Formats: sequence, C-alpha cells, structure tokens
Amino acid sequence: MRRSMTGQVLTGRKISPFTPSERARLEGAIAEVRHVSARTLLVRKGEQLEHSTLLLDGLLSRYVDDRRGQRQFVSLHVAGDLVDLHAYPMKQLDHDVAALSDAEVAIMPHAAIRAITEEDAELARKLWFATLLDAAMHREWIFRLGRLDALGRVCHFFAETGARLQAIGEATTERYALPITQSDIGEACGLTSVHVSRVLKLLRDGGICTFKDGLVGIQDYATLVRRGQFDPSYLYLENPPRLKAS
Amino acid sequence: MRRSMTGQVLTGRKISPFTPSERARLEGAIAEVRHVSARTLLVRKGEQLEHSTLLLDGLLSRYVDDRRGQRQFVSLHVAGDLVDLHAYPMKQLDHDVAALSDAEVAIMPHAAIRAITEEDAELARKLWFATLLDAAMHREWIFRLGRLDALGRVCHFFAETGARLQAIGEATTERYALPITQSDIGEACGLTSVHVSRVLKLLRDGGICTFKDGLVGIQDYATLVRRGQFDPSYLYLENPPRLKAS
DNA sequence: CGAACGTTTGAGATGACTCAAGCGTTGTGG
DNA sequence: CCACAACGCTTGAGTCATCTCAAACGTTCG
Repeated sequence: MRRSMTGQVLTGRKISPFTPSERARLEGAIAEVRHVSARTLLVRKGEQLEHSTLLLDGLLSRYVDDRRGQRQFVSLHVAGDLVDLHAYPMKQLDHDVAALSDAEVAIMPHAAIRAITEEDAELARKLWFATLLDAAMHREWIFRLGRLDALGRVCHFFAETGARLQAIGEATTERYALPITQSDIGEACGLTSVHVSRVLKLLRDGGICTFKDGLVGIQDYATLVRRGQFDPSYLYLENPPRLKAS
Repeated sequence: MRRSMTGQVLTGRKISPFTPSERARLEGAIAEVRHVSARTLLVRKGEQLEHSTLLLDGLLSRYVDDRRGQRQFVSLHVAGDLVDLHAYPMKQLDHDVAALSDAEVAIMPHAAIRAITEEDAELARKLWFATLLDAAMHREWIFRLGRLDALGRVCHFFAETGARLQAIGEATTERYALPITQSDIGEACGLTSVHVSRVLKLLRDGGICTFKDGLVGIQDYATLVRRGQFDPSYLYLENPPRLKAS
C-alpha cells in the first residue's frame, strides 16, 4: 500500500500544482521516512519543532482537548497532505497531532524548507498555498459546526473526506475506507459518540449512507451532499466530485 | 481616529514582527486607501481578486451563508489585520468579506505583493506567518463551536476579541468598543440572536460582563476566561492578557 | 476466560430553538 | 413635525435536538 515518496504531494489541485522538478525538490527535503502506529501522538501542543511532516500513507488527526478532557478535531489528514507545514513559520503548534491509523510519514527539516523557500519564490508560494488550503478547510469546519445539525455535520464530514480521498484515488462516490471510530466522528463533528450512533442509524435507514467497520458506503450521494450543504469549491480540486446530471 | 498607514500592521506579535524597513516596504505596496461604510460588502465569494486588503481602522467580518440564508462568521478583523492576504496565493475567496462598522482599508495589489515576496524571502515568510495566525484563530473557533456551550462561546468570543484589541491598544481588560449587534454575536458563535440575548442577561446578572450599545464591559475577567476556556497562546501575542496573580 | 473497546438502544434531562408579542430608538417621508 | 416603519433588544411559552446516564451485546486481544 505504501506509495512512492512524494509522488502524491497534494495531488489533484487546480491551483498551484507542483511541477515534477518541484516535487523532486520537495523529495530532496525529506530527511527520513518513519512508520507510525495507530493512535500514536506525533506532536504535542507547544513543543518546539525543527521539522514538518508530510503524510505518505494513513490517516492523521489534529485536535485540541478542553479542560474536561473533551476532544475536538480541527482537521483530518490523508496521504499527500503537508500536515504541519505551518510549524515552519510558527515554530510551535497550538494543537496535538496524532495518527488515527498506522501511517507512514516523511520528515522535512525546517532548515531544508528554509533553503527551498529562499531559493525558489514560486515554490515558496505553492507551499504557502498548501497551508491556505488548510485554512479553507478550517473555515468549512466552522460552518459545519456553527450552522448544521448533527445529521448535516456527519453528511458534510463524509462528503468532504470522500472528496479528498477521491482526489488521491482512494475513494469513489460509492465507497471508501475510513478506519476511525464513531467517537472519532463525534470529535470531528462536535457530537457525542452516542448521538453519532443515532445519526448513523438515520443515515442507514434513510438509504443515504452506511458506516461500518471503518468503511463508508454511499447509496444516495445527492442527498448526502444536500443535507451536508457540501460544495467542494473550497478544496480547489482539479476534478471535484459531481452529481450526475439528473 | 484614523491611524497612520501601516504603522500598525500586525503589531504586538512575539513571532515574526516586522522591522521598520519591512513596514515601509509593505506601505509601499499600498495602491490606495479607501473608506468603507458600515455594512458594505467588500469581496464576494468566488470573485477573482487582483489585490488584498489591509484593515487600517474599523471592524470587518468574513462569513459564509448557508442555503437557507443563515450566516456564519468565520472570522472578525481589527485594525492592523491583513484581512484577505490569502487571496494572493488563492486568487479567489471561498467566503464574503464585509464591513461591520465604518472602516478604512488599504488596497495592496497582488502584483506588488508578488514583487515583495520575490525579492525578500524573509518578508515573504512573515506574510505567510500572518495568514497562519488566521488559521490558528480558525482552529480556535472550531473548538469554540464544537466544545463550548452558548455561555462559553460568548465568553470565549469576548475574551479573544478583547485580547486582539488589547494588542493594538484599543482595549483594556475592563472594557472595549465592539460596535456590532447581538445578531452578529450569534453569527459568530453559532447561536440565534434570541439566545444571545439570554446569554448576555446571564453574564450581566452573574457579574461577569456586560454588552450594551456596542460596548463590552468586563467585571470578572477570571470567570470570563475560565467559562470560555480561553488560552491566548494561539494568538502569539507579545504581551498576552494575564490574570492577576491571585 | 476476562477485560477492554466499540456500538446500540432506552429513558429522562436540559440547552437551544422557534414563534410571538412588546418596547425603545432611529430614521424617513408626508 | 409627526407618523410610521425598521431595527435591535427583551421576555415568555412551548418544542425539539442533543446530551447524560445506564445497560447490554459482540469482538478482539491478552
């Protein structure tokens, strides 16, 4: 399953795609490839960082815990994502990063990134863009949490995650692997795991989609998208998922 | 009330502060200063943009509307903020930008920004950092919406906004001007205006803080911060607001 | 075999929403 | 200059969504 190095770095975007030589440049910045076990902490909030991480395979999450130990995901990452590139300008992170599944990550020392950005303003701009995609997803999560009900949030979450996995060839509009638990979905959508279970039952009984054993199956994509008010434009995808002409 | 050009660009940050010559450089990128009336739309979602905006005075909001016309703020901007710098790498925005109060904005053409970033990698990195501050605030809003109840959200919102205004010398821990309506607070916090009114009554009766005629008065800062689980570290402030040693 | 975990379901509590009415202020046109 | 509309805020009553607490079940893993 392991994919070749940076062949996949942020594929499928219509803006600022990397050229082959830029990919080679980025690949050259990789100091080490590391295997990470599921449910392992990669970066702790506040830690001083000397490198950033490129996710080669698997699923990572970024989250903050509140005072009572409740967790809120602020993002989820798939293969090809520059997970914590913002640690380069920021030096430290305001959240934790952890593996949801077994994962393969590439370590990119900040010194190497600095060298790249100083020599190649265009590539620097593309890396900047990559962090802005992150911000765009954050905004969509704000919308999801602020304006959608539980069912809508889960629909939006499934639609977004599916679209991102489609962009790297790991999903179809019918199904994709999402090896996480219902509690994780709750932590992403601001819901309790109990309520996620109920929402999933509604989605199942309504013939919209299923989630079982880390596998998402989508029966009625149009309804999923409508209930989640999902519009993929913020992902800046080259080939966004489309509804069939009806 | 009008402050001098870019004298205030992102003041008070402990990371990546601009040097005087960098400020001059940025000021040189300003093509025009424009006055904007309260409740005016500056940028519409999807519009192709040739410039970014620096807010010199006043209050701007960025928001998305859902299908039923419900609005969700994704951020709020104060003087000194580079409001839509991300439009430079992204070309277009996935949200609207509008003035909440009368405002003064400086227009920075993307061509000028491009020139700066190509000639000065260090300044480019600092501009990058500025957009990452935005992302950090987005994450905090995700937390606010996902894990806090209505009272906590409003406390967090008042605490964050106060801290940001303090950084530019427009707030104390006791009071600050926030010329917006209760509906606006609702749109920022994912609540209805009716419920905001009730929450404000609770805060007032509880001796925590008041909000009247666009003026926030804070009587019990410690409780405000605790109820809102506010920790200002994500703002990367040079002089973060502190609780008095107790 | 037992413990831990993820999931399901029920019952009841509660927080936030909707709908509605009323009030004060501001702005505007007759 | 008054009348009225628009707006922002408040409060009440009733509804609904989501949470909490609790029990039970299957699977995995040691």
